[in-house]
Amino acid sequence: MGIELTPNQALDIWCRAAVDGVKRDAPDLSARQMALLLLVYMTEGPHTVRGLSQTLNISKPAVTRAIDRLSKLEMVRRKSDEADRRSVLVQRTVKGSIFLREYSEIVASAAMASTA
Amino acid sequence: MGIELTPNQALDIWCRAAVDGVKRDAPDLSARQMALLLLVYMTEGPHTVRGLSQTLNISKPAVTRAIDRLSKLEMVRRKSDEADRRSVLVQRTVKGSIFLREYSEIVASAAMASTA
DNA sequence: TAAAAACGATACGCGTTCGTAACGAGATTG
DNA sequence: CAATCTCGTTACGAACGCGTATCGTTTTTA
Repeated sequence: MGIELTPNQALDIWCRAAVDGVKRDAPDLSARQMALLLLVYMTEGPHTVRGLSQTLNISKPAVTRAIDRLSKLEMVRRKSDEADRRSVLVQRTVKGSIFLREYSEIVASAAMASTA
Repeated sequence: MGIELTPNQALDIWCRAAVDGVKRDAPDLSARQMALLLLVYMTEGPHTVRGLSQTLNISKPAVTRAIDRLSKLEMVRRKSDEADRRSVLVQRTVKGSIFLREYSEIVASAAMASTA
């Protein structure tokens, strides 16, 4: 429905979550990589390189590289599209689910602990 | 005070904010750089390289490089400590304030738009 | 079926970041 | 004073990411 959140509350929560994530030695993902990962997990597929490229407004090679990185971390997986073999479908993995789950709990905890 | 936020709501908001940020062509900061920036703006100073290094649990050169990057973007500024000239104080700037303000509004908007 | 378009990956040159180790400047200690 | 410690930076070689241009494959079009 929508959650009331002042800009300052948002920053306070974000700060706690970001610091906590770095401190825990989580992979140092760039904003692009994180956005791509979240997109794959939080929106309905199928997710193609071209689609992600358009949605994020970045070049296709940038998407390919982000997927390369996230694949090495086993947070997403490539699967060729049987219907159109030119396409590659970006799929979720167990590790990616766990990573985002942990991250979301950090944010939720940060929200609970927020004072601003 | 604390804000009630389920893990799924947190992810939903984060996804909208992250995608929006990338789409707007905001600087592609790494998790470390973002955490350092937020730390400088959201917690009381003075902020030194050593202090930030310990707080984030990363090496001092990594902090120096993050400050290099954020300095080029004019989001933070170095100032030598008059009391101990070995130390460098990391200070806020107008540009940094504006950047975080905009980002926080993206998050707040994402929270309002969230449905999960 | 031949030509054109679409898809994702790769090549390239450049800039950034990494961790470890060493460095110079400044402060502290004996 | 000189030796030592602390602070932040720099040096180094390796890894990664960027955008543009191009490639090979597959699909669509004429």
